[in-house]
Amino acid sequence: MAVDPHARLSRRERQIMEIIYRLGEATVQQVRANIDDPPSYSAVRALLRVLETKRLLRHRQDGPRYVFLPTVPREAASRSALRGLLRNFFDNSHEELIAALLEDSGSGLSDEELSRLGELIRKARKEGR
Amino acid sequence: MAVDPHARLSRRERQIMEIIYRLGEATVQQVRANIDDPPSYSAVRALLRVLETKRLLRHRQDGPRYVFLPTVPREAASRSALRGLLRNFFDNSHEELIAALLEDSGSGLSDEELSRLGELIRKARKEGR
DNA sequence: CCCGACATGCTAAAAATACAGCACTAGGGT
DNA sequence: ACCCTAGTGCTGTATTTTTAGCATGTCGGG
Repeated sequence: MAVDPHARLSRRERQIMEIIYRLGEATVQQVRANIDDPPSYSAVRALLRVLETKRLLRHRQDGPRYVFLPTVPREAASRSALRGLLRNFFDNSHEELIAALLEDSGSGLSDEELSRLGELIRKARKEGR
Repeated sequence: MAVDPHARLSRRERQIMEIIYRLGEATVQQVRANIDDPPSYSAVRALLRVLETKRLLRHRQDGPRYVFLPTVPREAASRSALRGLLRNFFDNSHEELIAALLEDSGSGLSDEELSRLGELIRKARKEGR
């Protein structure tokens, strides 16, 4: 199995990747705006360049500037992050993780959302059997 | 809000913290065994010492050796990690995350587990209203 | 047409990190 | 009692990361 590419990243690199995943895509300025007590513009740019040579980011041109985006799409990356979390904190038990999420959120989930989730579970059970 | 302490960690430090959270607690040797292509024994120990001065780990003595454990209990740390994931990859939507988990697992969850989860959801709805 | 604002590429240096080696101590087995 | 194993603390150094600065290019407004 290939090693999680995220695991190899330095602190700043990781921070930047997280920002970009959060935003979907971002310009240098946007990245910089999302770091508190941010380093200089060129420092950020240097990091982005490194991430690009590592093939974690690519960029497209938008008028005069670059917009950086992940090479690995958000969904795949999230899956991978989820696996990590599961492994490190939940003994690989999906159930425990979901349970934690339901508890933690309590107020966060509307009745409506809960109802949709119930539906999902019914579906999963159906397919499973 | 205090900054996530994990965010400040170097690559190795983070790796080690993950290992220790996964195992619950660990000796130097155990940590080392969980790193592939691991650095020397003393290197690992040095990192552990740093993490201890940063108050992320503490140790207890077990016979002749130290056993390192997190100062922040696993559950609190997992919550915090979960929040991060939610924020970066799921637009803070608990629902989406749970949905992803249900899909991804498909085969992973037994009918029994699904049933327990259904129960949890019913409970959450009850409390919510 | 020229200037200013804002972008990029690159490079060198400062700062932080990661590492291995050495000196020393305690415990167990022969 | 002695040695061998397995632990710890500390320190100096190599490597990696992080950063800023400088040279350069482009676009739009006056």
